[in-house]
Amino acid sequence: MGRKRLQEPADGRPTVHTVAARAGVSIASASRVLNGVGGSPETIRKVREAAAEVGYVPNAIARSLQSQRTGLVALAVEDIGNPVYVEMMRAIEAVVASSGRQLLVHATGGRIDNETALLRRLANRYVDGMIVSPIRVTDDHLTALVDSPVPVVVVGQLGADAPIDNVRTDSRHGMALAVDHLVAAGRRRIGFVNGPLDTVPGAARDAGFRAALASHGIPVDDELVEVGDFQYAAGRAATERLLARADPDALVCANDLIAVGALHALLVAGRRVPQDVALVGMDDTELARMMFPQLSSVSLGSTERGRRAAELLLQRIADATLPPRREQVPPHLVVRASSAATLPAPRPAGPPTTHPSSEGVTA
Amino acid sequence: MGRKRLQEPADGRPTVHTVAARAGVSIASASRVLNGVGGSPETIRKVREAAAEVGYVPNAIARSLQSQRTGLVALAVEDIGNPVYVEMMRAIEAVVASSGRQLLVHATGGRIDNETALLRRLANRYVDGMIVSPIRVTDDHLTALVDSPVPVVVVGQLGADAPIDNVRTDSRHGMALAVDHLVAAGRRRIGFVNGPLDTVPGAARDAGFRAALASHGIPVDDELVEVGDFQYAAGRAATERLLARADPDALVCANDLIAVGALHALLVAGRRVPQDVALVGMDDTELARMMFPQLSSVSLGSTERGRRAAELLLQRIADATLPPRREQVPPHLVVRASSAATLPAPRPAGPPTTHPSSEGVTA
DNA sequence: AGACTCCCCGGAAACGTTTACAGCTATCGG
DNA sequence: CCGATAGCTGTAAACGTTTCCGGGGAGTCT
Repeated sequence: MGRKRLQEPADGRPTVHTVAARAGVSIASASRVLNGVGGSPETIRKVREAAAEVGYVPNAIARSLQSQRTGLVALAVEDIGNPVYVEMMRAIEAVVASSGRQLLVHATGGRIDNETALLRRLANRYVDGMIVSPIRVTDDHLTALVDSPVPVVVVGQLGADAPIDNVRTDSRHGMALAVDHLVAAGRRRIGFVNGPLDTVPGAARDAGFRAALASHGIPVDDELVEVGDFQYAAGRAATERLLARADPDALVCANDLIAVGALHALLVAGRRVPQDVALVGMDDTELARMMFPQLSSVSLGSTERGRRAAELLLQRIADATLPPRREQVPPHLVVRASSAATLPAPRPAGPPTTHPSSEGVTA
Repeated sequence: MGRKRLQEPADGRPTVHTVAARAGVSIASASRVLNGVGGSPETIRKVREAAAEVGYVPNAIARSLQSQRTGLVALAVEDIGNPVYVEMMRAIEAVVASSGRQLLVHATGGRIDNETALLRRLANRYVDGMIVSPIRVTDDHLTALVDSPVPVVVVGQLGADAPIDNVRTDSRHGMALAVDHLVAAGRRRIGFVNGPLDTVPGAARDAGFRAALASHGIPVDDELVEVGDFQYAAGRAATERLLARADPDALVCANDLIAVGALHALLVAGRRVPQDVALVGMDDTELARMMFPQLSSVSLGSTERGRRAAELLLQRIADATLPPRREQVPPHLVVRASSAATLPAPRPAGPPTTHPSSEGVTA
């Protein structure tokens, strides 16, 4: 009885050949039974039994090579410690799971080489598609995205001409919402704690902040502007620097992590929030609601963006010939306790009123 | 000239056949050049050129089928919104990256079926190994883990006899550290906000809390014990319930998310922290340092556990015959402002001293 | 000059699966 | 009673890559 090929691989794991041999049928029959298509009752029984006996588990890689799909979708974000990405991920996960696929997340740590490396690696067929949210976009990056072997959807701003599915928001406008709100509340010395200016969101928010102040005829005082990165510690340190040289009556932060850092710095410095300094964050993450006082924040619709990105991706996986699409989710302001008071607010020292932690109202 | 097989797949992507044909060499030579092993200068030039012209990118799935490895490692956690897992992930990522592999994360959402499904799917060769941190462990689960086709390392408690690499901590002992500290500070009405008792950590922490109180001769008052899940909102709600019926002078929380919720509830209820109620969390995540006042927390060494788990996994990938190993990381208490004061603390109302946000001291 | 070594190359097998195709048997309808 | 049909089965090709192996050419040493 000449077996035609090795049936037991070196690592001892059974293959479909093992099962077929044990069941006394061909590998075709075995495969069919294992996939639940066809097979006589007798064959089905024998194959099932054999498979159970040897503990057969199919090799997904081999299956994927044949079927040209893996059932996996990846999400690449810069920093998974930022709750905004967690929220986005949850939304994506929901959509992806409903299509019977599984979502994998990769944190690039903002290292651009890492991100392109990921693209070149994962995208080379390990996944059926991927969603990436880059905060810096280089040309290298762009070409890697454009000729990715698998469908890619970008969450965030991209050059206008890039032929890539893209879900964006308008954080410039988001900054305007925050500034308008603070100005309406009587604030004039409005500070700004931003992330790095060489990032896409950093640049957009800087531009938005300046434009918004200008629209109210308020000159920009660069003493009131600080830059760190998009993390808690940087936000706190930047705010400390800012407070050491200026005296804002309001602070806008480029994201919620920075805003939490700013809140800490303000409280440590003995400022009351919102009485002395009103505070507005951005992204409207769970973190904003966790703080005391709860933080006002500009929602950039991260859940909505995630959902839409996932839908775009699934559509493109289904039909690669679709033209590149671009969707936009509008920002909106959620006002909470950290910016609720109007100046002047001559309340005496002490903790704020019993329930300043209202769930917030949408502006 | 009869080509022996289809060279341009339906989706138009070039394969090594395309490149070889265009360069006028065999696929063997093409493959060698592309992998940087062997090849005459002339061949190398021709193949490189051809590859560049057609935009060849290798199919990782096919490569993996041949090489029996993917260069990917997965981490499965329950809730990636919990910063403790983010910290663990970072540690794992560092180790994994240093081995030239890439880390993928999957959030199971605590749905047990999801987790076993993931195991059965990912583990079927899509990844070279995986680290999982289950919070509930069923028999089903256990068998899925035991006969996973790829190496698995578990972070967390497991049945003593399970032959699986395993990195654990001792959260029972961690609870003792917290309680000892509070008792030493003069607290006696110590409350406890826990996660679900049907989870492994929930059960361990409950046992630890009760044992620790007993060791001080303090009877457990069930009015002072509440259960929610391991999230912020649940922690806040549970604390509200607890405060409505009891008057603790200290609160221990089963993790930092719960502690943050508890802090919010306490402040909303007008309690001063730590003067009226001392607060201790668990996991010592970044979140604890973000709060005002900063939270004391029992560190369970999540970074260390992550690092060790990754090392165990890499070792096992390298040598599958190693005996199952079990490592333990001891907990330690980090005291910060939220529990720094000793009772009685007759300080007048108002914000705490200027800098209660020290970086904490290890007990 | 002949033998030996070294390098390069191409053919073909292999990784483990799915599936098109063709052959076979049994059943059914006319 | 015979041809068509349906259902099952096995052979083999295919997915795209790496790698073993044998052949051949050039260079070197004796």
